[in-house]
Amino acid sequence: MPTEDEPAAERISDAEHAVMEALWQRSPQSAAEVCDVVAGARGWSMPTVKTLLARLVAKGALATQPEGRRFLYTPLIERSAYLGTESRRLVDRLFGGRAAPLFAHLAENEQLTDDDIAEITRLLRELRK
Amino acid sequence: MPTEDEPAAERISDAEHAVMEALWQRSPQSAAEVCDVVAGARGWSMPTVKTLLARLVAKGALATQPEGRRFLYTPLIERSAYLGTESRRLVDRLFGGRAAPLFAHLAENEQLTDDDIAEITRLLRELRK
DNA sequence: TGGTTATGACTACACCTGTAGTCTGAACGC
DNA sequence: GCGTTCAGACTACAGGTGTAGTCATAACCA
Repeated sequence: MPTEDEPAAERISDAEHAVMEALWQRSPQSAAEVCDVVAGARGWSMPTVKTLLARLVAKGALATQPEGRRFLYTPLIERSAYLGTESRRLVDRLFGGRAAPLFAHLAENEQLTDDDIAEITRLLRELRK
Repeated sequence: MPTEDEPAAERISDAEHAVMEALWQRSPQSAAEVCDVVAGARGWSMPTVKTLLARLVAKGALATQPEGRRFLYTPLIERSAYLGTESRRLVDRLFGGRAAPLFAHLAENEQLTDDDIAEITRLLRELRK
């Protein structure tokens, strides 16, 4: 396959992730808008959010597009890709790279409704086909 | 309930986790023994492992017991508890606290053998009972 | 046209983490 | 008894992260 130069997924930190989440929800957004969303929820000041945005841009996780006097921010990496690398990280670190033990752990320790269970069971059945 | 003063699960870092893993495998062990196990695998020097051990003791994750001139280290927190908090963290951060979406994500994106699937399905069926 | 304001850029700083070096003291061999 | 050695304690230090303050500038309003 041709060397993909996908956004280089440069480790997104916890706080940064909150910002990404806001932009995955809706994008593009200005810094002020993102601020409205996350600053309240996490008790951050505007400068903090600005810093996080700047770092995400530096990491190649966000694209900027000038709009009048300010910037609009858009995610460059997809949420699903992020979920993928993060859950993979967990599986690698904690479960020797195999998803099955994590599955087992979750099944035993997390609250699953009957609906959840039915849904997952269905998913698995499809996989086996 | 009486204020439990359980080991205070003070966030174990990545490198520290490698040390814990060695001690979960077998304990108690001396620093030198732990070193033999992890230093090779991760390319760490003896002082590095010593530091990690000291930090883990400071965090209350390891107990020490003097044995002659040196210490023997024993985990104070259980591996399963650690797996629990870590996977919970992931679920909270990435999947809004619900395990089901993580399940779905794993089912769709991770390699599961037919045996894995059968096993998980069985687990789920038991849960539903 | 000049002051005000909003915005991004730059700077700051403490704490955590990964990684390692040095010091000190106790035990062990001769 | 005395030097050697080994273990733990203390120190170090760069890079990342969380959190925020300040500055420069461009746009807008009066």
